Amino acid sequence: MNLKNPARQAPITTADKIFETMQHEIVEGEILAGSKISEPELAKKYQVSRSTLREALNRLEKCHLIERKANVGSRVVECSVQGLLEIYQVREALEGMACRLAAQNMQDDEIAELQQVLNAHGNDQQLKDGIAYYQEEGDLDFHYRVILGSHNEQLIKILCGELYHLVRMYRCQFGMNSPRATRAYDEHKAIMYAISDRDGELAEMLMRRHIAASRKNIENKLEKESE
Amino acid sequence: MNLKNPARQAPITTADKIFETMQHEIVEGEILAGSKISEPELAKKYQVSRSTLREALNRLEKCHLIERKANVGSRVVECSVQGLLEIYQVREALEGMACRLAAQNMQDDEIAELQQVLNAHGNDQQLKDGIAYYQEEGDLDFHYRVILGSHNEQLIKILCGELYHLVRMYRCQFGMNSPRATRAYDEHKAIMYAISDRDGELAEMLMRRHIAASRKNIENKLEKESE
DNA sequence: TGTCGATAAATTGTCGACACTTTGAATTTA
DNA sequence: TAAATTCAAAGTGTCGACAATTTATCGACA
Repeated sequence: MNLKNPARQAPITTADKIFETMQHEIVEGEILAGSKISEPELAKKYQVSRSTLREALNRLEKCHLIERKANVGSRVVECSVQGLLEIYQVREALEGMACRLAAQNMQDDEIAELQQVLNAHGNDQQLKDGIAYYQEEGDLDFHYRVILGSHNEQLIKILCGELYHLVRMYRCQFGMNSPRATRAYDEHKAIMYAISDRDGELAEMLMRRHIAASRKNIENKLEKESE
Repeated sequence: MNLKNPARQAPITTADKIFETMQHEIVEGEILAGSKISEPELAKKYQVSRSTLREALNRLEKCHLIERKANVGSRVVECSVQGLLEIYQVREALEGMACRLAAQNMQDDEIAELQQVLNAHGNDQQLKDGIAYYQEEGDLDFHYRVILGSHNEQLIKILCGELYHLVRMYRCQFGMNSPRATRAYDEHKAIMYAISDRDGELAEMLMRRHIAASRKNIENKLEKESE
């Protein structure tokens, strides 16, 4: 993951480390979606006290990866088609706005960097079809930079901090690594042009269509699989 | 507060109660914005252990009312004009989408209830100018019902659970109880018609303009005050 | 006088133990 | 047999104490 978030600091406390470990395991599906979380069991597994584990659970809840009920306990969230639809609708709204703001607020050098990211991605064209990983990295990196370009701290916090890993979880567990490779790349370019033209209205619309198309693509794939 | 959120349960644990108490005090400004939070001090004040207090702090952080740094501690968030702008941009995006989805997904009886809420609000017309409280209640209630009408759990969680009290905090601390009373009421009606016409596109646009207008109104007021 | 460094005080992070609630199985009762 | 009740086991919530880190205080030195 090359996405350096300037806002986020390296893990300091042991609770931070447990949080990152569990986050990874949930996203990748090593801890199964929908499964119950036993505090004593996991505390023993990671060799920490329950207090520390609970601190980690609180952060997992903050990024919507687990849900807690009083006096009952925690469960990993389920991955449903409905849930996928819902989170893409939220992304469409928020990243659309982020893109509009990016067109208003990005510095010229930030836009230059965004362009470089796309170029580097374009040069990997030959790799793209074979190795899906780079495609996903490139996609995430692009979206990430646009969000940061909004210069809206609240928006950045919600998208990069609280929703980002849930999106990754859906990508992992529904096995969609390289959706619409060349098409998505061209859409990214169109968005970049709109931003560098400072056309916020168009930038927002293009980003919304881009995310909506990505969602429909996934839904189609899931329908096929279920036939 | 008459807004019954079917999703939210009554406070069960003592941490729940401390959370609600502190939430209220932060929103109302009894605990000052930007102030440092001392865990030992507050634990003594509320007569609970630090573990319980920290549990409450975690929930306050979830709804963006405090911010924590590792090994340093917690601070209540600041209320800046920039912050106000940012949160209204987020609202514009999310509530706009919620409104579009509400036009798609609300049941007929839900729409009927929404209409009743507006009618009841209209009958309080005579109270409106004098007693700002009802206006605010009515405004919040309307927005609340539209959000619930989206039937998007993720959206509801973010808007009603995580952002709602921060919005209230800004309203309280910048002292804007009854903004644009009659104008806002008419805008609500227009939104309601768009929803009952099942015109999602228009409903979204009207809600976005409604929130943007509310933001501009506040900004104008703040500018005047600073003169 | 002002800056730097060391020590002391205060604060946060982590731990293990106990209290309370929920869950499920065994027993009783209709 | 099925439903309700009781009781035990497991799990979560809360507590006070200790460890690690940060912050404040004081003195040495340029």
